[in-house]
Amino acid sequence: MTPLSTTPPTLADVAELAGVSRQTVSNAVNNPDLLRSDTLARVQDAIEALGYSPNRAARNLRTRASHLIGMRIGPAQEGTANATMDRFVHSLVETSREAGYHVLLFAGSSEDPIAGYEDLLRSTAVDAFVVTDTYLGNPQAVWLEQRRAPFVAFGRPWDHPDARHPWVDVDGAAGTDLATTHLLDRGHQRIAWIGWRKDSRIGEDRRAGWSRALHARGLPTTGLASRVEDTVASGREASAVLLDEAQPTAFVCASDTLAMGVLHTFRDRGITAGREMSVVGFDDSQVAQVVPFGLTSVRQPLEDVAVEIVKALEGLLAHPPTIATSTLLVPTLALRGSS
Amino acid sequence: MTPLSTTPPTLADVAELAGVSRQTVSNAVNNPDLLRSDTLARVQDAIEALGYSPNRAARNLRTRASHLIGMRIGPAQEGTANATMDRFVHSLVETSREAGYHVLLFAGSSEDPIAGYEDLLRSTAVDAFVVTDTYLGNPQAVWLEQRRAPFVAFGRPWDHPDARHPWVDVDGAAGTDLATTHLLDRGHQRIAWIGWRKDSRIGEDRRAGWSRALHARGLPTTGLASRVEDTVASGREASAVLLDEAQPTAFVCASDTLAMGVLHTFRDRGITAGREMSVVGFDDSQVAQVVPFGLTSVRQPLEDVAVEIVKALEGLLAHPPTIATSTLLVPTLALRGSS
DNA sequence: TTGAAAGCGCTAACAA
DNA sequence: TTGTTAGCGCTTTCAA
Repeated sequence: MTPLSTTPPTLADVAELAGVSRQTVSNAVNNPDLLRSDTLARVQDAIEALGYSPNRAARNLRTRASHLIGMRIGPAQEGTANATMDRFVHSLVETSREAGYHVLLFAGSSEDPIAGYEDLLRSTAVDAFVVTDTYLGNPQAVWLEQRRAPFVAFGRPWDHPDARHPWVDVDGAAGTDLATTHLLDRGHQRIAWIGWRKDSRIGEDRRAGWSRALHARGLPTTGLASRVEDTVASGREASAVLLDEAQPTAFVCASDTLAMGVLHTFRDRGITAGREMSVVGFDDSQVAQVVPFGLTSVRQPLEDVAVEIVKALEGLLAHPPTIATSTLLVPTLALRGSS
Repeated sequence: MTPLSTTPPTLADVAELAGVSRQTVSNAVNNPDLLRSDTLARVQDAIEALGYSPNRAARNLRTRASHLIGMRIGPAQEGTANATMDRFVHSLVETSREAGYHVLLFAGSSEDPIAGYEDLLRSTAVDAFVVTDTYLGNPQAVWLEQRRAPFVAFGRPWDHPDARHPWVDVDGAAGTDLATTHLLDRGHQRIAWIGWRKDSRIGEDRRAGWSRALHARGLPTTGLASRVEDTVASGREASAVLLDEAQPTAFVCASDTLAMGVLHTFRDRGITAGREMSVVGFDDSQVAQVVPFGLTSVRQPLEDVAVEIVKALEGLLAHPPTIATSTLLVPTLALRGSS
C-alpha cells in the first residue's frame, strides 16, 4: 500500500529500493539508453512500486527551466459574443501538454499591460509567454523583445513591421473575403460592411477582405461600409442606417456581436434572415451557434493556432534556439441559417 | 542599464551590493520586521537596483510549496450556450493572485478523470487543486480525498454526503425559485419546466426550485415538466410539445441552451417573447446577453465563488490547516426582454 | 555502464 | 539584529 500523507518518494528512495545510485535513477528517467536493460527494468520497477515522479522544483532549479508557459488572461467580455479565448485556451493547454508544458495563467490590468509579465520573468517562474492581446498595439511584445524574453504572439505586430518575434495569426481578410464571396455566390450584389473604428488594425484587415471580394467582381463598395464600436446596439443602429441609405441585401460584420445587432434590426423590421436578407458574423461564437436558425460566421482555426504557437515556442526554447517563421492561418466559414 | 540576456540576479548578488549576508536579504524579503530600518532600506535599494526577484524554483524547493493552484480544463462546449468557465477562470486567477497564487491549467480526458491530477500531485507541481467538474459524480474528489490532497470543489458532493472536503456551490434551486417567482409576479400561472434528465443532480436541484415556487402559491406542476438533453434542439422540441399539451404561458429552463430552444419555438410560432409568453434561462451566458431583446437568466455569482474557493484554499494550505466550512451562494436574476 | 562530488538559489535553524 | 551552516531533490561533470 502506498503511504498517504507522507512526503513523496525521492530519487534516493528509488535508488535504495533498486540497489543503485541516485544518478542511475536519474538516468533511468532522463536518459534510459545509458542503462543496461536489466538495470533499467529494475529501476523502473522501483519507480512504479513507489509511485515516484521527479520533484518539479528541484528539477527546475537544476535545469533552470520551469516547463511552464505564461499567459495573461483578461476579464471575460460580457455583453458581447466574443468567445475566442475559451476555445483557444483549451487548445493551448492541450497542445502544450503534448510538448511537456503546462499553462500558467495570470491576471492583467488593462492600465498596465506589463504588470504580471515582469515578475514572472524575473523569478524565472515561466519559460516563455504566449501574448494574445496584440490588438492593444502590444507594448508587451516590445517590452518582452527588449528583455529578450522568449514569447510567441497570437496576432501580428501590426504597428511594428520590424518586430522580430515569432507570431501566429489568422488571416482576417481571407475570412471576410470568404464570407463576402459566399454571399455573392448566393446572388447578393449589394453587400454592406459593419466593422470597427479605423484605428483597429484587425478591423481594417477584415474590412479589406470584404472590399477585395466585391471589387474582384467589379462591384462597388461606396456607401456600403460603416465603422462603429463593437456592441450589439452599434450593429443594430448601423444596419438600420445602411438599410435606409444604401439598400444592401446582405451584411458582413467584423464580429458576431455586430452581426447580432443586424439580426436585431431584421427582427425590428420583420425581415427573415437567410431569405431576402443575409448576414455573416466573425468568430463562430456560441451565440452564432445557438441563435434561432443560426448565424453564418467566419471561424478561426484556433486549434491550429495553438499548435503553431507551441511549435514556435519549442523552437525558441530549444538548444540552440530556432527562430520560428511566423504563420498566417486561413479561417473557414461556418454556414448557418442567416445566409 | 540593466543587463539583458544574462542570468537574473540572485540573493548573493543583492547581498554583495548591499554589503550584508544572503540571509539578511532573505529576511528583507520575507520578514522585513526583523531588520533594522536602515539595513532594510539599504537592502531594498539593492533589490531595486538589480531588479531582483526570488527564484521561484529555489524557493519552492526549500519551502516545499509551489504557490500554484491546479485546475483541469475541459474542452469548450460548442453548440451550447454554456459559458460558466470563462468568467469563473478569470475570477479565480484574479482572486488567487491576491492570495499569492497562480493558476496552472491542465488538460483532462473525459475517459480518465484522474489523469493529470496524479502526476501534478506526485511531482509536487501544485499545492492544491480546484475541482470543477463535480457533476461527473466526481471520482476525482474521492480520489483526491484518499490521497489527502488539498483541494476545494466548485460543486457539492451530491452522491457523497459523507465527503469531508471543502466545497463552494451555487444554490440552483434558489435561482429557479427566483426565476419562477419573477414570472408569477408578472402574472403567469402556468409555468413550465424544461430541464435535464433525472440522473443530473444539478438538474433535479434546479427543478426543485421551480416546483417549490409554484407549490408555494398553491399552483400545480403536473404535466408542466419536461426532462431532456442539454441541446437547443431538445429545448425547441420540448417547448413545442408542452405548448400543445399543457398550455403554459412561461418557461423556466435549466440552461440558456434550453431557453434558446424555447425562443426558437416562439419564432416558429410567431410568438413574441416577453409579451404573451415568457422564458427564463440559467447561467447568464453571452447568448442571453446579446440575443435580440435579451434572455432573462439566472446568474451565478462566480466572482464570489472564486473568492470563497480561494479562502478555503488558504485555510487548507495554512499551518496548521483550517477545515474550511462549505459555502452555498445565492444566484441573482438578470432581467431582460424575454420575460 | 555505473557512481561520487558538486552545486543550482533559497530559507530554517541556530549561533554570534 | 545579523551571519553561518546545512540541506531541500535534482542533474551535470567527471571519475571509476
